[in-house]
Amino acid sequence: MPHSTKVVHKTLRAARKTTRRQDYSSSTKRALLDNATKLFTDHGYAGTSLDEVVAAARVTKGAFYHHFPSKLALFEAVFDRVQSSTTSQVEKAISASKDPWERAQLGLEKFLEVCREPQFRRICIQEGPVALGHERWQEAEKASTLGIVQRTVDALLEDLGGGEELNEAFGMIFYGSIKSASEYVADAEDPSAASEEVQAAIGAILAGMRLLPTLDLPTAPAANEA
Amino acid sequence: MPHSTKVVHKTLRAARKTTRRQDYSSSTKRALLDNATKLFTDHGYAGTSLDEVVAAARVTKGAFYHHFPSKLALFEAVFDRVQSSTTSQVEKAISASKDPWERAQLGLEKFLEVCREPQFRRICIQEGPVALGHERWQEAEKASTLGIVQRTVDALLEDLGGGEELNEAFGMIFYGSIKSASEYVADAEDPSAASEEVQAAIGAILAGMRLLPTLDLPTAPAANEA
DNA sequence: ACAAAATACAAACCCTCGGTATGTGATCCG
DNA sequence: CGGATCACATACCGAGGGTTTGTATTTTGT
Repeated sequence: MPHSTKVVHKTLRAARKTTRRQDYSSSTKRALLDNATKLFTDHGYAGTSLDEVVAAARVTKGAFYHHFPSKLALFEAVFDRVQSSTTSQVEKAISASKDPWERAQLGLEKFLEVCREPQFRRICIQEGPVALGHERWQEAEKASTLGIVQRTVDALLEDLGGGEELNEAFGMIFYGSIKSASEYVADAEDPSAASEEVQAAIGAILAGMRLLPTLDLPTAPAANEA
Repeated sequence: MPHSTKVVHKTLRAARKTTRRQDYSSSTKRALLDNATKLFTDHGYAGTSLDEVVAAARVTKGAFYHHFPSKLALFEAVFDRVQSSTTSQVEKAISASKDPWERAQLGLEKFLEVCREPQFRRICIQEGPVALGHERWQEAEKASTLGIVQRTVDALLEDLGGGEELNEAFGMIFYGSIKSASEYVADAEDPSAASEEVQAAIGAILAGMRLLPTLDLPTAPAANEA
């Protein structure tokens, strides 16, 4: 019965949903990604050779170039994975509250925590812009970390009232603050204490902003005098 | 009179203070530095080959390796020059006032202006940490830009009163703010307007901080409840 | 003034590393 | 079961950083 055999085949394929070859393939691809993530984190993009990556993954360059078109593409894949992982963690932490101020605090706290692991800082913050180019990197950031910060800040500013012309500037400012702060925390002898300091400092900044009568042009009402 | 000849020689040397050879040497060295600065700014460290640098300076690799021990050393020299140039410009702008708040504003304004030229951002901010390594880069920053920001912030916080345990955190936060803000300004379609926005936003933050009764632990009095 | 030493390069070569071209055994499909 | 395809392995190429060696010019010692 050739017909029944065919059906059985189909059923089995449908049940397993993957063939042995695909298993092997995705396994080696993951091995490449995992080892590359570690090596890129430890030695940077330029400091990591493909030979090291394929050796760590126990395959050859042939295998690598079967899965990735270039070293840069490998980095891009690693970058995307680390970034989306970090982003989703922060996003999840933020979602625990509805109050914009509390969301900001939760997000900051989580971000500082995540950044203690060097992966995100090294790959997404330090190497990213240089390896991918400023253009491509900013695009990715705008869709993840910068995006989160901007939306969070927008909510804060809306809660404060006033115009929106400074929203983008405030977003970039807090985005930079948080990036720098994460390095300060990660490099500190006592990261927990440093994290508390940073949260207190940013908390103070936010508390001060809540005391302002208005956000529109608080100083230097015009620049037509110099 | 061989003796008098010697004296003449000495006198001439002392008068000119440089020999012809030193003139040639420093000239080619400057050519290398200048062209490298431009190339590094345009294509980054890894994206610039030594062949391109020496071709632009119209010398050979032999000449280059006579003046610099490595490509990295060349970058380091370029880095130091750009950084100290920027630093001194900001420092000079700051020195125009004695009021800490005004000094902060002057420094920010000057920094944003200087960063519109891509040299400092590309070489000192983007490529620096990757090419030189985080360690060496942070050391240099601590002695220049970060140092200026920290001293400025210290003065602000002292003016506000309160303890000093958050000084370093505040310093890092504003340092990051300013770095990000400078990119926002430089990448903006209308840099002047963006600069105004940034100054207004940071002005608002500082204004808010002046309204705070105290800076010590403004929110989250303790972390022993979670 | 003249030889020796040092300087400021130039030219040719080497080695690592990203990328490519080609070969091959295992797997899938009809 | 036989061709097609996939998932690699191997051998090789060129670009680029770095080294070695050679050389013309200048400086120095006497």
